[in-house]
Amino acid sequence: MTAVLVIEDDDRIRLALLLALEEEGYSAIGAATAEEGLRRQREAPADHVLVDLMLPGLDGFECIRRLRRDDDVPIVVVSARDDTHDIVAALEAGADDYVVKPVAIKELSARLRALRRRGRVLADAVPAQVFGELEISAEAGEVRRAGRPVAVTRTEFRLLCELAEHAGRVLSRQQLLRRVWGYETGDERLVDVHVGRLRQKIEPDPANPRHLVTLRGLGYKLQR
Amino acid sequence: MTAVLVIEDDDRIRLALLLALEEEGYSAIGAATAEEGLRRQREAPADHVLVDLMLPGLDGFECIRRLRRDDDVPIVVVSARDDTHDIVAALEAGADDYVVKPVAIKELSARLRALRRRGRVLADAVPAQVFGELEISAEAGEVRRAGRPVAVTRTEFRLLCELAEHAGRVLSRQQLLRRVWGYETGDERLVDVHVGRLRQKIEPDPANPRHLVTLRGLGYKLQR
DNA sequence: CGGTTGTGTGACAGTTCCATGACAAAAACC
DNA sequence: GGTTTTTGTCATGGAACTGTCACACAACCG
Repeated sequence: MTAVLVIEDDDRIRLALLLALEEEGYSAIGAATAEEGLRRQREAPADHVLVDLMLPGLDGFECIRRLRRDDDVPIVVVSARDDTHDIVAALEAGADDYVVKPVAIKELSARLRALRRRGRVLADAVPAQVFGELEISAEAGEVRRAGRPVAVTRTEFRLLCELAEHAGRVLSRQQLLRRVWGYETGDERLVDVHVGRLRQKIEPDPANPRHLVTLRGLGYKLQR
Repeated sequence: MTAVLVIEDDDRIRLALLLALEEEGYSAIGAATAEEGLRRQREAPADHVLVDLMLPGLDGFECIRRLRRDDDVPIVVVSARDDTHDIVAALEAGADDYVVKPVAIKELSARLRALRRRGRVLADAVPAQVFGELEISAEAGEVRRAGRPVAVTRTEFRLLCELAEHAGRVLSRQQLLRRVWGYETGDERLVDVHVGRLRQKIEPDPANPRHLVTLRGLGYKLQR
């Protein structure tokens, strides 16, 4: 029997989904918070997970990331918001599909079936991030320039991912220290050094960076 | 009359299954060990085989492989463990379906019917994979390099299958420990050692791996 | 234009990370 | 029941990575 885990904080919606899924022949389990959902999935993995995005405490995106870290289970987001930004963010976090409330149970069921049959369809439709000739694939853990893999260290990779995630926006050295290194405080020159090393690897002409640019007095940003 | 062979070491469960199956109109035969089951199937082939995974002596996975080597009979695993890894491993070994104890006899009967109707649905979803000169035939439980069979141990095989299933993607040592060994926590060096042994067998130049590559700080991945 | 501040970069030492051989325990085999 | 294979643990050496520093250079400012 195919088991489905439903992570949704609204009791009425959760119960309705559970009942409908049971009706469709699934074995459905509910969780009201992300934490509970993660625990259940660890203890008794379901075949599919449905996640709401608006959850108290740990939000849906983080929940998806953590689920994905442990497991390859197909994840379907069920959200009230039909917003492109949300959809992209959810898929990038590792979701496989996205449906908007109110959901037709038959459609949901069909999507689950399709996911089971075809594997991770939509996830493959979210390609690695591309900046000109630069490709960043978190899944493969690699960076490519003009199609060729570039060897990047872990710190450099995290730094690049962080910059890519906020592409086009400046990130200060303080922000980068916090987000990449987890340092609340520290020597900002550290960032310079790693940016420099990264440039050596990903920029055609490291002395005249085109993607990873410096904004004097502000920080760095990654641009297309 | 449709004949079913039940390979299950627990007497009570085996007898209960046999009775229930007879009730459903099947002709049911029991076997308490894998060896006995294999012998019976050779001597008087049944139309379906139910196998428990936890068997004394030859375990369920090996039993499935041997059954599959001789025969195309639909094999259903009946296991107490509802564990993704077991399910995948069983299907890769050549099983066609997987049900978790305690089983509802009606469900089991329906699954047998479905299997008869649709043929080997699930196993077909796990074809042989090819990585350059490397071939992994999950169904045959066999690895070939440049056409020649390579003897890999069970652990090595599972490790390879797990990597192959996520080809191109990095798997952390933690993920591999969980998925291949079922360890929630453990010494990550263990993974290194087995990766090393696997490389000795499948890489032309183990010191410079081309397929099973290390991503320092991240984990391992299998690539084409 | 000189001073000041901010940034790029090479060198280096300390650390982390990984490959591998050796070995004992466990399992499988005969 | 003894032998062989497989598995997991450990120690070691070496390679790769990280963070710090010093200094040179560039950008900005008055």
